[in-house]
Order: sequence, then C-alpha cells, then structure tokens
Amino acid sequence: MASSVPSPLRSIGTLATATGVKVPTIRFYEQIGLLAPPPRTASGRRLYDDAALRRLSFIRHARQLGFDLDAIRSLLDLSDHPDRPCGEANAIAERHLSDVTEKIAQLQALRTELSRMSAECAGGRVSACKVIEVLHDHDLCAAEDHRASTVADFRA
Amino acid sequence: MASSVPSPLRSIGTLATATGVKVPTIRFYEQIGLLAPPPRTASGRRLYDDAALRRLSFIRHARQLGFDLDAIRSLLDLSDHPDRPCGEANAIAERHLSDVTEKIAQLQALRTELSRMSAECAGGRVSACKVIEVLHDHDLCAAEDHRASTVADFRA
DNA sequence: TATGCATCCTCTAGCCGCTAGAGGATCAAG
DNA sequence: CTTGATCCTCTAGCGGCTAGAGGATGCATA
Repeated sequence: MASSVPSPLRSIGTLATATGVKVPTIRFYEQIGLLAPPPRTASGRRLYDDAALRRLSFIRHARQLGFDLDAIRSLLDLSDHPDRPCGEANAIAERHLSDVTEKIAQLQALRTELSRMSAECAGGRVSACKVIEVLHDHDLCAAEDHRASTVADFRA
Repeated sequence: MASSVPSPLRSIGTLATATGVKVPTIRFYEQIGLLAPPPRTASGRRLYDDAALRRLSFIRHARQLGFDLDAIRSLLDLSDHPDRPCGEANAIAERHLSDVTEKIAQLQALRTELSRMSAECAGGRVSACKVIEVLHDHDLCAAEDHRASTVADFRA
C-alpha cells in the first residue's frame, strides 16, 4: 500500500521557490517548531520531501488567509488527524473571521475620519490646516472604545 | 504678551490618566525622542506642563487614527511651524488614507474567503472538513498579488 | 583542474509599538 | 512610623519575520 518510490528531495532554495516562502522564513518555521527538522546531506544541507512541501504550502495558504502561527499550529495538528471531528478547525476559522470583520469595521471608521480630514484641508498654511487641527482637537468622535486599544495597527 | 501664570505641573501618572496614554508608553515616547525630556523634581520625578499635555494628546489622537510614529513625528514638526504650507501634512494624511483603503480591500477579500470556508464546513470529520481542505488546496484564488506579502497582519 | 559565483550554513540583531517585570527609591495619608 | 501607591531605571519579550556577518559547499565553465 505504501509507495515504493521515495519522493524527490529538494534543497531549501528549491522548496522556497516552489512554495513562495522565503528561505530564512523556512528556517524560522523550523526553529519555532512549525516545521520538523528535515534530514540533511553529509555536508549539512537540508533536504525536503513532498510531505514537507505540502506542509509548507499549507502554512503559506493559512498565512495568506491571515491566520497567526498559533492558529496554524492547531490547524496543522488537526490536519494530521483526519479522523477527529472538525469542530475545532471551524471554530478557529470563525474566530478569525470575526476578528477580520471587526478589523474591517474599525478601518472603515478610520477611513471616514481620514477622508473627512483631508477633504477639508484647503492647502494654505499649517495654522489653518484641518489635518493638524483635527489632531489637536479630536476627541475620538464616537468615542466608544476607551479600552486602551490603538485602533489600527498595520504594516503591510 | 506671554502668560504670567505658569501652567500647572503634573506627574507622569496624572498625565497618563489625563491623556489616556499609559505611563510606560509616555516614557517610551520620551526615549525615542517623540516627547522632550521634561524637567524633574529634586528626587528625579518627571513634571509635565500644559504644553506637554497638548503634545501627548496630539500624539494619542494621531495614533488612534492609525498614523505610525514616524508620520506623527513629521506632523508634530509641522504643527510646531504654523507658518509653513500644509501640503506635507495633507500628503501624509492622504498616503495614510490610501494605505487604509488598500488594507480594507485586502481584508474584505479575506473575509469573503473565510466566510465561504466556514459556511461550507458541515461539521463532520477533519477528513471532510472544507476549512482544512481549502488550506491544502487553496492557491490564492484571484492570485493577483504574488509579491511575497502576507495579506493580513493584524493584532488588534 | 582552477575559478568563480550561487547557494547553503549558523548566529546575532533589528523592525514596530509597545508591554511586563525586576529591583529599588520616594511620597502622601493615617 | 508604617503602609501602599507611585515613581525611577533597566532589561527582555511579543509576532512574524528580515538583514547581515562570516564562513563552508556545490556546480558550471574555461
């Protein structure tokens, strides 16, 4: 039943281009235990088989969907146990979905503020600049969230 | 013309509650040069006047609007020179606005994907789970951005 | 076979915007 | 005079990488 032909082995660079994950990132995933340490050549170079390729692709897809590495760890774990119920996977996805939804709402509120700001600026001196003025006076209009949270935190 | 009454002085804790910025954060802002080092008491405690209060409020408002500290540095600088033209302030705001807009679009695409995923999951075993399946197969549908960027990066 | 360049290795440090904690000094109230 | 809140400095950590030093291999070409 098991395959008699061993799967081809690739270097870390080949794996990187195959998956779209950068080389240092792959090593980083290994370091934090997301990826198992692969076998090495005599000279110490990593060799990856198809299973590793699939695992890394999974990770990459999950990252593209915005899951954090902890969630991905759980999802990988579930994926390794196909006989378990999938409730947990769904829960992770739905939690993430609600985070995303919330974040969108925050950013939309932010966008409204920002476009109002720059629309009102008529381009004179700073002393008359709406942008600067708003920053001086703005008291978090619709000041619902008092909870120390900085609304946006994105580095694309 | 200048006021004869000196403005009242407050401790860092009082400043913190007045502005909603936490004490360690205020010290952090000082450390990175966003806030000038204030005068101290004989025993070394920081004392803040009204100008410092205004400056910190400005910073907080700008953070709530999602500006990064570098942008805030520029905005503060502009705010200190009211005679300059406000084009730069506007440019900063508009750049930020377009970043926010872009991020919203990304997150909306993400949300679509995620809700499709969890909607399709019927709650059986992991082997039949759409969530896991998508992560295995997903090739970034509408795969426009190939540019190594992780779509979402948010810690609220 | 020599050479040169690409790729690989490990290790450390840096990015952003804080946050947490150690270990101690000082202050205000009772 | 004690208690507890606040303050001080300093260092380390978060997430998810990225960059660079300094060196060892591997592979193709002349």
